[in-house]
Amino acid sequence: MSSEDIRVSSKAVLNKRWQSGDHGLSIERLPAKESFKSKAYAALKEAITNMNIYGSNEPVLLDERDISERLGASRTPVREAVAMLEQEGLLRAVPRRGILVVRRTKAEIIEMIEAWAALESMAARLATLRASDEAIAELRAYYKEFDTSRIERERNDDYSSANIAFHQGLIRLSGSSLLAAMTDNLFFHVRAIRHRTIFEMDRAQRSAADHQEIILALEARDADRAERLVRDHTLRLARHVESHVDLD
Amino acid sequence: MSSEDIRVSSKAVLNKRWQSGDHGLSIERLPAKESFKSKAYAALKEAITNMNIYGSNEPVLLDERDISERLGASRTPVREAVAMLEQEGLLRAVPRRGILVVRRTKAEIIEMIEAWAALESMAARLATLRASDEAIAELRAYYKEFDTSRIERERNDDYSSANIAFHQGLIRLSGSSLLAAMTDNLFFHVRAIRHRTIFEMDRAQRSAADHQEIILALEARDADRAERLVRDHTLRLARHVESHVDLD
DNA sequence: CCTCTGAATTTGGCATACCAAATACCAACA
DNA sequence: TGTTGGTATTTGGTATGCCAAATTCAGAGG
Repeated sequence: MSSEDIRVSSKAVLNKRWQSGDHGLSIERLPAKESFKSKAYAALKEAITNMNIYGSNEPVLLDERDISERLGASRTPVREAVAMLEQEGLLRAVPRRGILVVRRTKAEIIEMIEAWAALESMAARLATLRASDEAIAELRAYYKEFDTSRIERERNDDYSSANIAFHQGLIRLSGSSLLAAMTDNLFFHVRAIRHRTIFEMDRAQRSAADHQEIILALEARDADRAERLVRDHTLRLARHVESHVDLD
Repeated sequence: MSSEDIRVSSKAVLNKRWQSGDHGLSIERLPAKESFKSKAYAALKEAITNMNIYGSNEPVLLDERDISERLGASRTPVREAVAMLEQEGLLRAVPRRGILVVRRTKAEIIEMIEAWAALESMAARLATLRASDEAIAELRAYYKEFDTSRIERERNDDYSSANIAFHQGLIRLSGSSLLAAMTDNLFFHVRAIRHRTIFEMDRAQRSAADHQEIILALEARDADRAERLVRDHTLRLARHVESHVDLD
């Protein structure tokens, strides 16, 4: 089964109908009802999100046939969805045992936060170089609104997600959709722990002054400083998790 | 199809045989001959690796049935493998058209190099804090060997992969397997372009002095400096690609 | 009452079949 | 000759069936 065996199909040369077709008028392929595969993927991912994986210490197992039934689909698309989630690191299909929802070790979580620090600080750097004044102003506005009026009256959960939104907003300023995608993925894993405790820690760690300073650095277009502030903050969170979170 | 529909199977409570079993002695599940799914995955990935995706401008399409035949397996495991590679961003299955090998735009490549810069510079930082003197010495030894004796006599290709190895070695010093995995993945995509030209640029960019400086910073345990050197170097590569590589 | 054995059952992996949608082909007509 | 309409074929998505491995369980033997 060498790679030689796999070649481009004879269809590599496209059909006329697809090659041309530029009349200025661009028509999108219609809705294209999503497949069971993607529905299963979404449903599983949601289920995993809402599940408190770290609630108990028992391994969490899922059953293929069971899921197919609940979804009203056959096993095939479910298995494909599982394969994808496995690739994403959320599941692990262990033969004869079932589909295991992967539990992260504390060390892994810390690595994730460190990677997050790397990506977000780079995003901050790029943002100082690329973001428009307006975009930065928007972030400031958002931060001001949510940091002043909402803090007192809303619950921790809301603050927590608003906090995440701040991070994400900052990352989006970099203009790099890759950085955004990668951090979103990391957030997903980190968030899965203990229903948001991590991000509540983040809140505790990040003073209003921290926010302020970061935005100031952005506005001053001081790349080094913005990068350092973001990195140090997130790395502090990692250290905090290291010493105060109990897992494994 | 709400997420409510998916629950933990009744098997969540494990069998005795699996719950206990901590005798310090850990026995791994034997070889467990790999499935067709993973074989197909490996074969496809290798094929994609060796394929010069950017050689022509024609979309590269693959055919499910064709692949199954060549592999001597049915479509099912192949489709699962494809689903995984799709998740990984290497393929895109477009309905009625075939399996498309994803071509990256120049902008995407640049984003990848920037993300790489973020991760590798963080790795450098962590390495200065955590790597043992011995480990750092090893990197120096490796670098010395390959930079002096091999440069003249070996071909570019070899230098290029040795160069990648240097990066990977540095990243491994951080002790973070996540950083390693993430950068490996980025390397994979970047490497796919034009058969190594990017890394040859990297070579051109990185003078022997660069190597030297980075290792010195590691040895001096100067985190800020190590981080900056690595970051700046890789970002320079990004800028270089931006202005000198022709894609799209 | 515990242990061991092997038969019954369950489970995941794979193959195959089927269907509807989409494409390709072709022939009749302008 | 160029279009057009309709038919044949291909293809991806899904369902289903089969099988071997692994687990469970019950009953025999201690």
